[in-house]
Amino acid sequence: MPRATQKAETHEAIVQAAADLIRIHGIASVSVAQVMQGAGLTVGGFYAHFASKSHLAAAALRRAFADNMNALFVGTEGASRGKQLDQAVRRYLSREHRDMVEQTCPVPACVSEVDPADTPVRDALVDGVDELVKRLTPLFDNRPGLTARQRALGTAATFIGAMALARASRGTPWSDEVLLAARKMLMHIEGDA
Amino acid sequence: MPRATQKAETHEAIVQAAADLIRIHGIASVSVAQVMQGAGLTVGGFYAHFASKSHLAAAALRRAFADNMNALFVGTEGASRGKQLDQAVRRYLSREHRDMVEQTCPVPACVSEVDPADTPVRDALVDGVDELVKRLTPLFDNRPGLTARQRALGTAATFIGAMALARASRGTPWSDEVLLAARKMLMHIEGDA
DNA sequence: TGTACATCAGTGAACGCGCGTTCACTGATGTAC
DNA sequence: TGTACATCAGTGAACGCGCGTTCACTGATGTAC
Repeated sequence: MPRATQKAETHEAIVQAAADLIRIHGIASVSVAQVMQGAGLTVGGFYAHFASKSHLAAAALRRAFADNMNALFVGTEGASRGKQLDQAVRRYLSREHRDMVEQTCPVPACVSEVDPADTPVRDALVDGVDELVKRLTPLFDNRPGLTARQRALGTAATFIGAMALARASRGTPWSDEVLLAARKMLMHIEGDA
Repeated sequence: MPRATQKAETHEAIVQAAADLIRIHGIASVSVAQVMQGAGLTVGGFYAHFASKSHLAAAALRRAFADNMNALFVGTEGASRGKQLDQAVRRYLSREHRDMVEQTCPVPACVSEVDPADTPVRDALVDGVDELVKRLTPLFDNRPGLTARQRALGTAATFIGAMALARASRGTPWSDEVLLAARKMLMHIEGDA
């Protein structure tokens, strides 16, 4: 394998390892050394691939979003808009998604940690959530005084808040309760489109 | 002042300083030394008041919740349920609340950081959010297949998700947009009760 | 009331540790002739 | 084709730093007689 290709593959392995760790533990509590170990490498080589931990975090977030978006909408392409929305809500706000370690949405694990002054990370987060919003928007109709995009934004916010709360409260009955309530509230909103 | 009273006052000052810092920066990125400095003391004395940083975090969270709950509902006691709910939504999801440094809700700043294995902190978080839910519940009616409490839980999740996202995306237009959308979505839900 | 001693809230320096980052080095890959 | 040299991805040890926590100490407060 040519050297450049090898390096590009290593780069991808680092991003993937970081994405997998960040989804679960967030950004701050995952160390560069842990990421490199996850990629089967040693710490020293890291700075030949990224200028800083923060640069890696931005790349890892984008990767994590891409993984998750696929998992959220896969297999529902043919279905009606209502069915697609139903599926997305059910999947995002499921106990499985709360307890999953792969392909999870990275936002609940890192929203509180993202420093808006760190613009590459901030922008990766905004772009990722906005991509989710763009996928949800066509599943809603406009209503008087409430656009489809606004409904999608509100839904995404509910997704993230409920999942972050459910993760933080794991081990208490409250954790299941908030997931169920958010699901019911959103499905009630969907109601007639 | 008797010694015990003095110590109790110092204790309260530490809790308050921690609450004020945690609301803004979260738990992990606020150091014990910073908290003690905020209370006008030096680090060394800390462990005469708390067994660990984690114990302080639990106490500070409870304090922060109490402050915020008052600010959220103050001055609306006489109003109709609809008006009270409207005010709570408007206040929680306002730009002012996003940019405030005092009396803010501590949850958006720390949800992602709370480790459910650290049960004192987890329970402080759950109790605090549940207190908010309990205050919101009587402002809703039951609906077929959706209890008032479930509507309150869903609303709280939307509050927290939208605010955490708005804080993380500060400095982009997206930040205002998500607040506005969440507000509109929730008010639309309120609709007829 | 006045003196001698005990208590203990708070100080300030030190500890061990894990972190992000740096750097001299290695050894396999690629190039020149 | 074979040999000598250059490149450079990855190694492994070290760095300075801030963290949570510990501890010997201080000096004002409280108690005993």
